[in-house]
Amino acid sequence: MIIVRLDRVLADRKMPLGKLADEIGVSIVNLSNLKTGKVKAVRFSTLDAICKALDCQPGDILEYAPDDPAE
Amino acid sequence: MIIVRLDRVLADRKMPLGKLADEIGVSIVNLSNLKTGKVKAVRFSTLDAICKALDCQPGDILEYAPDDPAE
DNA sequence: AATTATTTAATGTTTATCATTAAATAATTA
DNA sequence: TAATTATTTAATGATAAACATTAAATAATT
Repeated sequence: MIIVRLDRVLADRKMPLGKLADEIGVSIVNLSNLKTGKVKAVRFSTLDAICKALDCQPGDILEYAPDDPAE
Repeated sequence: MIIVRLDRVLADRKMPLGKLADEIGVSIVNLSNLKTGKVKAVRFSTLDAICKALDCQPGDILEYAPDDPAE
């Protein structure tokens, strides 16, 4: 399972989601969907813009978690 | 710019691309496109399958490189 | 209580993965 | 260097999903 950890980086930077949306030109609705795991893919253009704006790496935002065999 | 570093991880694991394709059920053509930077997005399902098969993290495969201001 | 921020929902457009087939290169091995 | 195997490139078409936008509902902050 791929987990999106945008919230962590935003919290670190103390940046509200709306500001990121303004800066990178992606609607806040879509960033919210990304942040809350409602999205099934990312465009590199979006990931790139986020990494640039937040000065971070894809690995700070995306995490792979092996699925629990109990599930 | 987002750089795909699949080749590195495959080399580490000594796994040919075709074998990864078989294991995760994504065509070798598409994996080749991903590996050689011809793709503009990834589905999390694909990234997930790759991470599982290669036992790695998204950050091992995706890298953000700030674009050279000279360009 | 009022304001600001975020999420959810719904709809429509556009972009791009992904499969498939086939041919062209590249790399490896005999 | 010939043969084999692996990878890349190209082209086409179907399907999936990002993304914008609007509006309403929550949630969080002041």
